[in-house]
Amino acid sequence: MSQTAIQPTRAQNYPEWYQEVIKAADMAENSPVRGCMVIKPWGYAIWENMQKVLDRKFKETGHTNAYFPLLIPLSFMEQEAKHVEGFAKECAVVTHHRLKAGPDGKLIPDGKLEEPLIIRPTSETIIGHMYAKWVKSYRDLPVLMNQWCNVMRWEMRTRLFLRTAEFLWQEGHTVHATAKEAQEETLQMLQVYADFAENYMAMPVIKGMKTPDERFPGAVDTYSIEAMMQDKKALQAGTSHFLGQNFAKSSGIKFLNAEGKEEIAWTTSWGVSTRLIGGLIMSHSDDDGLILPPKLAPIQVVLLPIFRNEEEKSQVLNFVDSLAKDLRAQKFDGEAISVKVDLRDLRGGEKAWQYIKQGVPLRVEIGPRDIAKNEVFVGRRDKAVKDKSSFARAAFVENIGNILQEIHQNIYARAKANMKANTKEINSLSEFTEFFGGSEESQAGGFAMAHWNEAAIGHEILGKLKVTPRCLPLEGKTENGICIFTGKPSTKRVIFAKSY
RNA sequence: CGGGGAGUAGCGCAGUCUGGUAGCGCAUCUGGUUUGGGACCAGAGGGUCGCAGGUUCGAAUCCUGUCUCCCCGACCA
Repeated sequence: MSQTAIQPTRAQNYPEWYQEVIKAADMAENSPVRGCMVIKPWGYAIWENMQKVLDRKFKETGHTNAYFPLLIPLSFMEQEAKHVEGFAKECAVVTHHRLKAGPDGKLIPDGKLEEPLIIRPTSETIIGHMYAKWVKSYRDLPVLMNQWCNVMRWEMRTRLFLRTAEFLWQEGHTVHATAKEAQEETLQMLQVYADFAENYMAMPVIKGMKTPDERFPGAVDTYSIEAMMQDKKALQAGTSHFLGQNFAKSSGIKFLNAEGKEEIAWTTSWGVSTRLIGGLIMSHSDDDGLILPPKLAPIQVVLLPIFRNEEEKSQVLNFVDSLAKDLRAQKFDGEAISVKVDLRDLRGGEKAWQYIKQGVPLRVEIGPRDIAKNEVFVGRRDKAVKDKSSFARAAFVENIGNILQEIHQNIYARAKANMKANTKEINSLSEFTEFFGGSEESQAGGFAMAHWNEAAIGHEILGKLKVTPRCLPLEGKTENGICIFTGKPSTKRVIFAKSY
């Protein structure tokens, strides 16, 4: 078949292509509940791999896991004014605790709650409440906790992985004695996210500080990692917030310092979610489906035995079994190689295409011909479907880690090249408008790096073009310039983009 | 929440205008022939037509309500 496995292609209809990739890879699908997805085993296995790596990194940086309730008293949300403003519109509310049969036999809510509960959209308030009890002395600090959980935000428009009403994430919440220490924590975790994105997801990111209008509700500073998808739109892939004393004040997190004086603590919070999977899909995948970075692939190598009769079958299976064993004894990124042997009674082409669509990094076809030469026939997911090559068995086993690493570097380089090619310094408003496709016609454009002054917040051209400031890159150089929107002085360029 | 579109077998759709008791392709299962890039032939199974009311002798089809999904806006840690 000369057609691509995914229809439509990226060029034809990017959003639809995205949905089809997920469907073809059997990662997730919509559920009967509005905006809530079912994450299927292949998608969930990717999430588990992400969790494993991130969890290790959190622990290496001194954090421990805990768990706080799904439901939060409504009054808790009222404590921080900006927080209320930011989340009130998207809260699911629990008002009853019982069901009873109505006259028509249908169940109706009964037992109205004294105080309604909300389903957590994020847990600052309830964690803050507990921290206030736990923190009494400077000796109790810092508090460094994380929780893996689900949260719910009643979004208007949802898309699998990128924006769902319920999503899985981790939220780190820390308390510190000084602003400096809290700021360092905020930046440390941003760096953890950036490392994860680049070294595990093979997704290049830009670390930066959010402009005030894009800050987390209630934060003093919000930092994010921003990635460019293949359609040149930006994806906010992780955030880390310096909350100052805002939440500590509203939750009453206070401590006695070494001099016996009461001080208000400094807090941070940081999170990444299943949105990362959306980012992973849109960073690497092609018109034949998902392409997984080797370090996160649930299966790194699939062995596809080929045989025609019983005699060949036992010969091939013997070879395949011992090859699988040898491969599993090899390590990549400190872990045993994940190998699957597909013995299903299906045609070879059909099997191969399934793994292509699921993004498995390496497919190894093994038939009598290969065995005769003591070779394996290997297809790499980062290369064209038909671009396959033979390896001597021993050389393949020995080099498996290198090959996987090469795939990682290859897809990283591709994504990086895409970002580089579509990032441009912009120095005037007309140039900016043109970059983003002029007036009506929507065009992703890419990352526009332009001088910007806070006074430009809410500028009409941004709304019209559907472009938002993504961040002030931390690594961006300081230079004197003029805000292209207001003509006021600026010292740094902001990245602007259309975003998910 | 506003505008538009759609819900009929696991998936994709026809049938709805003009009411008469449900069909096609793919997938599935069985048998056979096949097998190094998405096989072919023959047969079989599978649907209270999103849900709830109403009109009618009779509703997938007409009317009302409701839920969900998609697109465009608004909104979007």
